[in-house]
Formats: sequence, structure tokens, C-alpha cells
Amino acid sequence: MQADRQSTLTEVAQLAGVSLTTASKAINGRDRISEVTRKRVLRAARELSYSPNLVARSLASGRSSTIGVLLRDPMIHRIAMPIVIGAESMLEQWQLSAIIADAREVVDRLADLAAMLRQRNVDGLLIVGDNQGLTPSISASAKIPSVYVHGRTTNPRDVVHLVDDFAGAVAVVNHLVEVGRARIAHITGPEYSPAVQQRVLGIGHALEEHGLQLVGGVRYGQWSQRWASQAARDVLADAPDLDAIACGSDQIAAGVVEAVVASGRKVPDDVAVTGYDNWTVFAEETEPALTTVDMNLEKLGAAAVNDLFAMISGTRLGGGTRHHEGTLVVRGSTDRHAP
Amino acid sequence: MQADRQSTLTEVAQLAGVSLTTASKAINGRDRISEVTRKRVLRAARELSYSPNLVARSLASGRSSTIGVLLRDPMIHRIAMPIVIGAESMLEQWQLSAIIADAREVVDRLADLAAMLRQRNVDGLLIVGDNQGLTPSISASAKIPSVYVHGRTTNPRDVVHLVDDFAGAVAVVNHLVEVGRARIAHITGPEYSPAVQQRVLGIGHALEEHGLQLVGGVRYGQWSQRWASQAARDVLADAPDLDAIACGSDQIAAGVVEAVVASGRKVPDDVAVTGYDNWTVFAEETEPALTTVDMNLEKLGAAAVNDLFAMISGTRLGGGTRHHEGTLVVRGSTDRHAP
DNA sequence: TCAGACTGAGGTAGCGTTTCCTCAAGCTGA
DNA sequence: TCAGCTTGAGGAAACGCTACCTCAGTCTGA
Repeated sequence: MQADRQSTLTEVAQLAGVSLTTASKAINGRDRISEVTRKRVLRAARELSYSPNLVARSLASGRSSTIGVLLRDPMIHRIAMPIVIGAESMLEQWQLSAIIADAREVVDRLADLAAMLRQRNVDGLLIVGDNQGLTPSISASAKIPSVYVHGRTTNPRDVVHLVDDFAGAVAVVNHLVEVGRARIAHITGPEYSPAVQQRVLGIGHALEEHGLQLVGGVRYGQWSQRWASQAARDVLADAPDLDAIACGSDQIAAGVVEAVVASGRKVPDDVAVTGYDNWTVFAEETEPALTTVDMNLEKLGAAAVNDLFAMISGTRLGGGTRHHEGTLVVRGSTDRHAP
Repeated sequence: MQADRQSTLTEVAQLAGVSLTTASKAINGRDRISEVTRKRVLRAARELSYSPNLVARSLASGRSSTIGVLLRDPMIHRIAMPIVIGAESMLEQWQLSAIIADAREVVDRLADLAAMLRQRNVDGLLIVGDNQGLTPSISASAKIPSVYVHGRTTNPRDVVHLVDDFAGAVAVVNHLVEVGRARIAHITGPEYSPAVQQRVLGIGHALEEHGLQLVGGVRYGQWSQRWASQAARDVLADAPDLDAIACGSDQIAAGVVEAVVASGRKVPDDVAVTGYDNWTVFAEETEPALTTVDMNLEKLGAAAVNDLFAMISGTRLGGGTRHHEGTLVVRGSTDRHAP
């Protein structure tokens, strides 16, 4: 139908019988233009199904309406992808788009990629960490607005968005106590993981609030059903009278449920089990399904983009860490009446 | 240290004492320039730590060195993400970057997003399907080079890269026969899924080649351990003498192994079990670990980008489907001596 | 020896915008 | 009534680069 080529603002201006400048003002909602002229230009634009050439705009205005998303370690699909998706949906609201680059765990590459993205005139950077070690802060060298997600940085003045693992763990314990449990064990992932540490702290804190103590100490290990099964067998042998096992992840919980059932106990009647992550391939596949914590990763990504957009727009944001609480999802592994 | 601002090609040219044009030729490796001049320009560029303004280049040359990656359904992290990662690594080799956009299953959005990406002057489109229904072909309307991955399209002349599920299934059966199995059952996902269909066909074909028949017919169902366990119990009841179960996915295989073990049989001695996908959270977590097929999704993404780059560079590629074979990964669930 | 081809280099015109400035016209208030 | 403001509109530069063309000098071969 239409011409093969994209129509340009000049053509729109011609059709509307105004100058290029005026057309630009109309399209961009600038002032110093009368309402009737603006209407005329917009009609012409519609007629030619004009859409601005974003590249040229970027060159002329210095801003590109594009941000760079840096993934520290994209291999953690399960975590990074939802964050990116959440970020994306918010970007769309702000009419931005994203160039994605991943650092593949090579530390120095983060700075390289930032430079690469600057060549492409990105307006801001969203750096997705892996919540393991500290993410190297590139704010100083990058010289453009930067927001970090899921991982503390080496610079405490950075704007950082984190999942609140402490609060999530507290919610789990409160729920377990609410359903009448008092002898709670904890089986979780590797001790060096910040997520693990925070969850352990949260559990300890909440138990103390209720005047309780962890049964059998914290069992650190691996993110693995197989290992978790073994750990659960050990815990059950050490403390046969426990009535709940809070697990550091759904994957671990899957292994734990298996071991608990194999020991002849019933879930949740004899032993309640909780997971963490709400990773449905595990959480909805145990029998019964897992009570767990959804980290709302998409919201995390969206919130980070909101901050980034504010910074790009010139708002001076105070640096520091923003924590985002997860949501407790109650299922059959703690509550017989839940789905 | 250096100036805060990026240095421009003009500055490089001045420092080198040549014209802007000459500097451009030097940087871009064009001919019609002497080696000594080129050296001089490059030295000047290094001195100013010049890096080209890709936006301006894009505007002037009409090409942007950026491609658009469209995700039909990013929720299938497990599949889409490895493809994207593979694509990314190849893009890097060609000095391209990617703008990623996801359609969130809204069919029409695919075309919208393509238009959005065209505003950003992308040189090509990589469309990642979900391998369920047909991906709507946007090649006609997009008018830029497009390559499709993981999902057939509505236009048979499109360049499409697919995983070869048929061949993968054949490899599985051949392996099972090799390790002495002859009474093989098949438990898999939903019948409407093209992946499921291809694998079923492959299994049927390979069995026939060996003069064998499927035991108990194809059991279609869901991608779910829980369902798979039940299905395995049924199959074992119907055909207690089977000696292998080929599963449509690792997730299914995980459920199947559980049921086989629960029935008092040994894996692999009594019943060999195979998965599909090489999704380690399942494949390496069963006891014993799963023999499975790795679809090499990263290679798939990389190959697609290669084709796309060729098209962008002007090569006239024949349309049609390219199949990529997966790799059989042998583990303990079929071979007691394997890892 | 000289026409023609080839080479290295530079000049200039875009690319499609935005932004800054100028300018005419209409309006205000003293 | 007229200086001074405001408003709507347009002209022109700038953004940084590449593509196209021109041009002088050198090389080739008959």
C-alpha cells in the first residue's frame, strides 16, 4: 500500500504546509505552537503514517531512548530472565527499548560492555547481578545513570534494588508457627551465598521472636534435590520429632519432600515443608505442592527501571539499597486445605 | 584523565593531519588509502581513545549494526534464553548488538514490535518462536532480513532454524537398542506439541528400523513429573516386562524414574530411562542421572545469527528449514558405567 | 612518449532530527 | 499611541558520520 520508504518529518511538514521546525514541535508536544497548527501536522503525520526516525532523533538530541541492560551472568536464567522481562514491560511504558549484553562472568567485561553501550548512546544502564559476590560498580566510569539489581555493588552510593530475603524467611517462619509448628529445621544452599545468609538470618530472627529455636542447626549444602534428600534423612535421624522443615529453595524442598515421605511421615500432617522461589517446575510438582515465597522478580526489574527512568529524566535519586519483599504462596505442603 | 567528552572523527583527522574522509576510510578499513596514512590515523585515534559514534554511523550509512530479537514467548526461559545467549555470542563476533523485545504471546504484537524496531533502524530480525503453533511470518511486512528460530512459520520460504527432534529421538532409540533393550515404552508431553510429534515419529521410525514395536503405545500427557509418575505406573502395570522407557523430557523422566524405583525395579538394570532436553536440574538430579538429548540451543541461536548476518551482508540465502541435531548425553539411567 | 588506467587523498552533500535564534504580528498597559 | 511583552512560525546550524565525486599524481603498455 503506502510508499515503501518510511516517510520523513519533512514530508509531513510539506503536506501540512508548515515548516520542518513547526512539524517537529507538533510531533514532540513542544510549546510555542497553536493548537490548530498542531492538529494539522498530526493529521498529516497520520496520513503518511509517519513514525520518527529514532536514530536521527538520538543523534540530534543526544538522547537515544535506549538503555543498556548488562547481565552479569545470564546463565542463571531462572533469576535473570524474569527480572529482564519485568524491566522490559516497564521500559515499554516509558517508550524506551533495551540493548542487552551479557558479561558471561568475566568481570572486566562489564566495563567493556558499558563502553560499547555508550558508543550506542544509551541513556542509562541497568546492571543485573548474580547476587553472589559484589557486582563491580561501573557508575564512576560509565558516567551515565546506572541502576543495579539483584546484587550489592562495590560502591555503597549506587542505587541498588534487592530482593528482601530476610523478610521472606521471616514470613515463612511466621506462617509455620501460625499453622502450629514449633520444631522447625532448615535445609538450604551453600553458605557463601548472600541469599542463603539472609534467609538464615531471617529464620533465626523470626524464631527468636516466637521464643523458638532451630532444630538441628542450619544444614548448608547445594542447590540439589539429591543432596537435599540426603540432608533431610540426616535431619530426620537427628531430630525425629521435628514438625517442619523450611528449605532454602524449591529445588531443595523437592528433595526434602521425597525423603520425608520415604521416611513414612505425612506432609503436611507430620512434617510441614516450605520452599523458596516459587519455581513452579518444583513447587507445583511435589505431592503436596509447596508453600513457598515468590520473589516477585518481575516487579523488581520494573522498579529498577522506574528509578533508572527517573534518573535519566534528571531526578537526583539518593543512593542506597531498596529492598523488595516477596510474597508468601501457601500450598498443600503446610496447609492441608490449600490448593 | 582524557577529556570528558568522546572524541570525534574530525578531531582524529585533525590530529593526524588528514581530511575527515581519509580518517573515515582508515577507521573503516576501506581501500583507496595508503598503509602509512592509515597507520598515522589509527595512531591518532588511539591517542584520543577514539571510538566511533555508532548512532551517527548508523544514520549516515543506513545500517545500524543492530539487530532486533523478537521473543514470541519469553516465559519459556528454559528454551528461549539459551538461544538468545548463543545468538548474542555470535553477534559479538560480527560486532553487532541486539535490541530484545518480547511479544508476550500477543500475536499482533509481533508486527508492532517489528515496526518499532524498524524505527530504530535495525539491520535484521531474529524471531524466536515457541515451537508450538506456527509463528506468524513477518518477513513480508518487515522488509528487512529475518531469520526464524525454534518454530515453523506461516511462510515456507522463510529461513527457519529448528532443532531436529526426529533425529534426537532416533538417537535415543539406537542407544537403547545398543544397550540391549527391546521392549521400549514412550511417555511424553501434550500431543499437540510439534516437538512431541517429531520425537514420536523419530522413535517409531527407529524402532521399525530395528524391527521393534513400541510397548504400550504412546502415552501423551503433560510436562509434569507428577503426571509422568502416574503414567509410568500405568505403563508398568500394562506391560510389566518392559525394559526401557523413553521420555519426552527430562522433567517427565524425573517423575518416571521415581515411579520405576517405587515399583521395586532398578534403573538401569531392570528398566532403562531416557529424558530429553538435558535440563540439568532434572537430568543430573535423578538417581541415577539421566541419559538425555542436549538440543544445543546455543548453537542453534548462533547458527541463526550467522544466516542473518549473511543476509544482511547481501547474500541471497535460499529459504527453507535448517535442522540442527542434538547430542546424546549418556548417563547412568541407561548405562551403569556412565557418570 | 603519451593516452588511459589506477591510486591516494580531499571536498561536499547529504542522513532526519532537534535546538537556537530571529522575526513578524498581536496584545498589554501606561 | 507606542514601548515592551508574548506568541506562533520559520531559517539555519549542528549532530558525526559515510557515500559519491573530483582531482592530481603515478604507473602501464603500445
